[in-house]
Amino acid sequence: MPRQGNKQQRRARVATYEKGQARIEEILDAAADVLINQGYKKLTLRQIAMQAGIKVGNLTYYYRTKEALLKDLLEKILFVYLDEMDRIVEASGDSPENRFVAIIEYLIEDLHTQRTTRFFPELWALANHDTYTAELMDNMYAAERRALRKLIEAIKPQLDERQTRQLALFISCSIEGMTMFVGAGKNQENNLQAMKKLACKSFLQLIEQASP
Amino acid sequence: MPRQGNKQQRRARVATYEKGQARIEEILDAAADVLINQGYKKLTLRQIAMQAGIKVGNLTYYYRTKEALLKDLLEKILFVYLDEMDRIVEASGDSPENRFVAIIEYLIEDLHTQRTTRFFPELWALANHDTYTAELMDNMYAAERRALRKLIEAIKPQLDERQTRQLALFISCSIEGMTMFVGAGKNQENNLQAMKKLACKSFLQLIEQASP
Amino acid sequence: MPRQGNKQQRRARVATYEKGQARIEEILDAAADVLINQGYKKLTLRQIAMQAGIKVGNLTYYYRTKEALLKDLLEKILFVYLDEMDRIVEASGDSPENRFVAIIEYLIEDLHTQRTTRFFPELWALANHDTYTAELMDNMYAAERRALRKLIEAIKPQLDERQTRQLALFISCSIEGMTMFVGAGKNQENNLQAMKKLACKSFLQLIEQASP
Amino acid sequence: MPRQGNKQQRRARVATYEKGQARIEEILDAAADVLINQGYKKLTLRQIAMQAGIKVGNLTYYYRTKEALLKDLLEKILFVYLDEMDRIVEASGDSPENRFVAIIEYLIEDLHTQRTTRFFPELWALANHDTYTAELMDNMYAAERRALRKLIEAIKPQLDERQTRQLALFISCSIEGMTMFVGAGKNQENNLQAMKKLACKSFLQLIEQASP
DNA sequence: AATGAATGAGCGTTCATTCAT
DNA sequence: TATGAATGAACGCTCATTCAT
Repeated sequence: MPRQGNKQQRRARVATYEKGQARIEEILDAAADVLINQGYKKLTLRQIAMQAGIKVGNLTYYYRTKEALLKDLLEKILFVYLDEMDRIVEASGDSPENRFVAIIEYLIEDLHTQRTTRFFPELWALANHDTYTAELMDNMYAAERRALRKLIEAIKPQLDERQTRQLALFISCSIEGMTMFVGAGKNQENNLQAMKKLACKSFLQLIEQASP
Repeated sequence: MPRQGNKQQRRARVATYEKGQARIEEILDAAADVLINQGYKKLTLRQIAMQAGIKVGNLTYYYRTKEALLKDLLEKILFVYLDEMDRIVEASGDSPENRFVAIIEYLIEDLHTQRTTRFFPELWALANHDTYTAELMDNMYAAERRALRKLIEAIKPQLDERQTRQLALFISCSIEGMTMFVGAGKNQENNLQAMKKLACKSFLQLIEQASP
Repeated sequence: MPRQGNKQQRRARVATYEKGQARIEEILDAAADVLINQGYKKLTLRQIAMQAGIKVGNLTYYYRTKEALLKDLLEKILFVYLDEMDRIVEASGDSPENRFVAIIEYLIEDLHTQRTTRFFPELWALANHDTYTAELMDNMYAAERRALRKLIEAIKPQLDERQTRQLALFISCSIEGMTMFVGAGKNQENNLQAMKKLACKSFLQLIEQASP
Repeated sequence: MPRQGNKQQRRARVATYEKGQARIEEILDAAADVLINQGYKKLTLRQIAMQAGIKVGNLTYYYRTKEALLKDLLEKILFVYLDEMDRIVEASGDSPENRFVAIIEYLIEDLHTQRTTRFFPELWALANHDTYTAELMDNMYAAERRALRKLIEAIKPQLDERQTRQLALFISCSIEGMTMFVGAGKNQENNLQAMKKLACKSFLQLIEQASP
């Protein structure tokens, strides 16, 4: 997935000038808004155009098909997470344990945002039937696991790669699974902090007691 | 795995004869097929009817609205899991630890079946848009947590209710989160067994080391 | 329009036995009920069958098509009015003026019944596109005018036939026109009595002052 | 006879250009055609679109719902009559009696036009099912009665308001009632002129002999 | 006589997409 | 770039009708 700082190239077929580039960002922001606030079912060109303050005709000038728009939207959203992973793993100056706890807490806090709560279940469902979505999701989760692995390694260098990979996968699964239960508006929402504590404790225990 | 000793009365208002009852099951099976293979976006009356080998008019004879059909479909799907929970929790004659491990292993094995792998992400997405789905899912997961709580209690009776509730929630989240990674056809599928071991070890540790 | 007392033969294709004949009357009564209380739009086979307490399948046993049922319904309803006209005109033992006033008052009172208020506008509209309805309506109104003519003749024997015909037509028009204004539930409903008085006064004046 | 000095703004949300405005008028004309020639039962979006020579999709571009289209259609039709009432009542320079006779003759002549003959029975029937239609019709007839009242007042100033109101209502009823009998193509059509004479004579008599 | 089951046509409506201006 | 206009396909749903039992 090509990334150049924050200036990733969109798929939109046009927009050679600055104004067009800005419009594209407006469109994608509008689409994200609609998806988050009204759900996938209402994510129609009409709604996106209305949210962006333009007409459908103009929207289709930038994106010939809805599919193309959705791809750009998906990339834009996932890019945020990828970026965040990079930043977290590069942050230093503290003990690996503390950094590990920080990342776990960040991830769990994040899945309580409207965006993550509503977006990801849609993406998991989409990934079941759309290989492009599946690929992109895989890439993003691979990046997450890479980040986790680095920290696990720092905490317990004796473990071999297989072990760290499996630990990272297990931790990632555990956290993602919370989305449907303690995500924004979900009925176990009030247990979010308890889950954070249990997660940190459990994951650290698991790492430290792993036999090399 | 049909709920035993339960007449499985569907919501459909008609179908008093055997032929009609059979047709209703065919319709629900067809709907499940479509949902699994094509996603809820394509879960239309026309698709369901086609899959069932009948015409839309006949489908609406059994289910006057799509909503009614979806309700029956959901209940049919979730009852299977509810039923399983009941049976597992009632199984006895072994140590609580062993029963706990058995249930964890069962749940993880199950999410590797095609049906579970594909159904649940669809249902989570659906629950994002439809409150009835959300409610039914909540009920099912509540039953799962009840089952887990009973075993946790048996393993460590000193814990208070709040603690067992939170432990059950954490464990349930962890397991559900695996669906998108080690489910049938997912790209970490080969790590299923490793996840089972890690899960059992980690969860038991967490329970035993919980301070009352 | 064949009439044999009140035992007119229905168009229904079957019903050779008594039970069947009774059922047909039930069906027509049910249809009239639905038409009056729910309007033409909801006059569906489903509704009629439900009102009659039978199933649609059985309804179509008696009436192969909806059109056939509607024809019978139309005849049945119009027959009531025809019958009434006959009776009124045959009533005697009073002065022609009094009998004339009685019939005018009866007609105006009648158009304040739910049935007449709701039924006739439907029929006028139907008669615009359906010649059979148009014919039946013409027959009924011709009978009404015949009745009126006989009374006009009795009141003022000097008038020639052309004059009595025109007077009868004018009077009939005037009365029918009230339906949409002082019919049941219409917004000039409270002026019904005033219209009755004006009508009687005006019509009698017109007859008496007609120059032969 | 379009309402003069009135921009005839339709309810349609779009159509900012001339082409769109023209299309809207075409649509309404098409709808009127269908209503007149086929009745409101066949007044479907598909029929209207076909008559207008466009596709249903385009029709719904101009009118998002059938209800909105019907509202515009009704207003367009009724405005013509409302406008005519205004003009007639404002015409002056003659004796009130002559103006009264003129308006009666105009109204009766008008109901012999194809449009009036076929439209109004449909509208009365529609008003039976649809409150908005009922309201609009009421407004139009109220305007007609206002016009008649002014003339009755001018002819016989001694009458109180209640009396003029009732006279106007009675006259309006009488005229409307002729539609189904002497309207265009109806079987008493040839008595139209006789009805005109009887109506004028009868109504004037009624007004003049009313006791204050 | 009566019913359940099934069909096909049509309904109003939504939507992504195309195109001329 | 941007918009209004137009299209075609599909949606959920209603309904009259047919038919086997």
